[in-house]
Amino acid sequence: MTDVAREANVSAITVSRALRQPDIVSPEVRVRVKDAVDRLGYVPDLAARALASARTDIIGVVIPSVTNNVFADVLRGAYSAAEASPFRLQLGNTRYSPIEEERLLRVFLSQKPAGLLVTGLDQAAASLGLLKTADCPIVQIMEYGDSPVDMLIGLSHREAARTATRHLIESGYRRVAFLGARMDPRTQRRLEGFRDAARVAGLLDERLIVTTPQASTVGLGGDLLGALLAQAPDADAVFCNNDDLALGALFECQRRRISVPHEFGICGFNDLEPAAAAFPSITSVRTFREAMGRQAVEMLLTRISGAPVVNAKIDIGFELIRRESTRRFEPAVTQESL
Amino acid sequence: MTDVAREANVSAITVSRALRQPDIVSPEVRVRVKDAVDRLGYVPDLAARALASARTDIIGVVIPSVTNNVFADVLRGAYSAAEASPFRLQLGNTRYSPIEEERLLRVFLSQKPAGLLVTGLDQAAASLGLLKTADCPIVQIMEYGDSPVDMLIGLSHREAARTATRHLIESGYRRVAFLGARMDPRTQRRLEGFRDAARVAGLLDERLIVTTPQASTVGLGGDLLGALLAQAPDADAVFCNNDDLALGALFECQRRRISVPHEFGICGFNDLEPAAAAFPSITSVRTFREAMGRQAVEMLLTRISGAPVVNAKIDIGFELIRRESTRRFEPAVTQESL
DNA sequence: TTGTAGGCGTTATCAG
DNA sequence: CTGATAACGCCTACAA
Repeated sequence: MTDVAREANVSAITVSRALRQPDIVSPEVRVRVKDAVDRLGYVPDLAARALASARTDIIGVVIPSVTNNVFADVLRGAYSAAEASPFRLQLGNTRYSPIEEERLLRVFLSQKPAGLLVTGLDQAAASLGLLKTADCPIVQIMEYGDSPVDMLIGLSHREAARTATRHLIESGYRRVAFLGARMDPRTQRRLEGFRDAARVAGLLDERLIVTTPQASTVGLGGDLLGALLAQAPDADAVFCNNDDLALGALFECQRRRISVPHEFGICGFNDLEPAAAAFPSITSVRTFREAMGRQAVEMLLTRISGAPVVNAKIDIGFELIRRESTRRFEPAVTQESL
Repeated sequence: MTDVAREANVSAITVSRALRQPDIVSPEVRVRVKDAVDRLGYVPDLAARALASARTDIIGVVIPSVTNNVFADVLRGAYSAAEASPFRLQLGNTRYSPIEEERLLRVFLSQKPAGLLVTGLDQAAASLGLLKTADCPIVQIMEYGDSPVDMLIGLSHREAARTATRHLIESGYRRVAFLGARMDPRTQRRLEGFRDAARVAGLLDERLIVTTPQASTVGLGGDLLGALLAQAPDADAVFCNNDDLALGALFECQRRRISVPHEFGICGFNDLEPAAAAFPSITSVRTFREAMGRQAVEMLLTRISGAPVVNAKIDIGFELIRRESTRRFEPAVTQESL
């Protein structure tokens, strides 16, 4: 930077200012500095900047999985919001482990991040403590609930699951089952929502609930459907904890010559792209993942800039997308009509 | 750190050493320092460390997409290799834009990264220049080719596509088509491989090639199949540039009552999880994405540690996974037999 | 609008 | 094995 300053005939601090806040230096100097920077190929040292200013341009992002499409979408939104800013995202992958989450938070915090984006509301006590003492804005995403550490944007998975289950029941299915994998906090809440709706309709039967701690895959959806039909052969619909399971359940139905939706209804969760493209297309609960990621980062940026965030607790909602896989009575284009 | 030093009755530099290279301080001092660190809740300042040591613990990762499952797998491998080390990954998403790639490289380079992991061999001249002058180890991933900037791990997409296409031809299909989306460099090479194999068999017909610059989705696979059948109704098989397109093509066949594999063969690429779970299961070319990510980071770590990398140019290969969707003549369990 | 002085927390260097 | 000293490159605070 000293070299640039010499080349541009100004002091180092002026170079610094010309780079960070071009408005406050004279246009003439601004140009001279810019030229010198280009000529010398100067690149600012971010470590020095961070040390001197006691802050960084890093926003830490803590998610449980990088391969899960749901979080990939969240990331896309987060990156798109961050790209327009001078802030960079740093990813941490907890692989659904509270211990790993705590370790990651420590790593992030030791960098004095400008902000933090963390997944869910169910941090372990130690992690919660770290978050509460962190002196940067924090957004929790994915879930909507009562006591966020700081800011919050998400949805009620319980309510969403209630809506989906109710839809299956209203579509005429009577032995409505639940398939769940991983059983992370959000899955647990969806199971609660399922139970709520089934109980209200007088259709709750614990034998219709099949879960596993394994990670969701399409193949697993088929396996779980198999397990369900083994223990409850009269099941006539499933609410799947996510679209991967739903797709797997659909394939398994095809394999077993079970007609969807006439003999068997299938509802997924998240409304990933393949749900709409499948045959028959799969009913699902749409969640706004990219928007969540984007808005979460925007909330952070607003707070970082010093402005207050008007709505720091956002219920982003969900939307039931009705498709062929739950049209029990309508003459939909399905296996049946092949 | 000064506080820790006082608490432990040693000098600051000893604390520094006790933390970074515990072996070179006396066991007694090591314990005293550790206690003091715990007692005071000391957390090292990474910015200061980076400034003083002129290096960082950051490995920059440049990929074209975060939502593409292929790169999600690469990331998983990269993270798993990095987690065992003191190095952290920093992600950059080019969204398939060379300009964005160059910008990202500049950002990374200004942090003096410990290493760089970049996707592909087709960087723009400006980016290539940046990479060549970077003073850190670099691994290019995904493709195998001749002149890597530094290290390389990948596969020949052209050869993989040749193998897949040949498989379709050998399975008895005669009007074998190609569906491609995005048309990034790797897709282009797969198209070349397709042309190679079709030409050798005397079956090349440009009307059997349907491509689009749009990003791949399952739904798009159905659209492309529709476009193909409109312009070449006698097509009897497709090699799809990836499994999303293949899945979409399969659904579209079901929708149109085209029997897979008897009337129509489908082969995908990458062997993502749903390919195996689909009904009929989809033949695909397996690529070793997680291994690529993991090994790439391991190569970087080796070089960072100062050791030489014995094999700095790795062809990780591929594997054709034959499944039901290309069993033209065998009595497979398919729509047909429903 | 620009410049001066000083220090951010750590590590390299060299000495003991 | 341990310690004193001097940077690392930039920014904050204050002054002109």
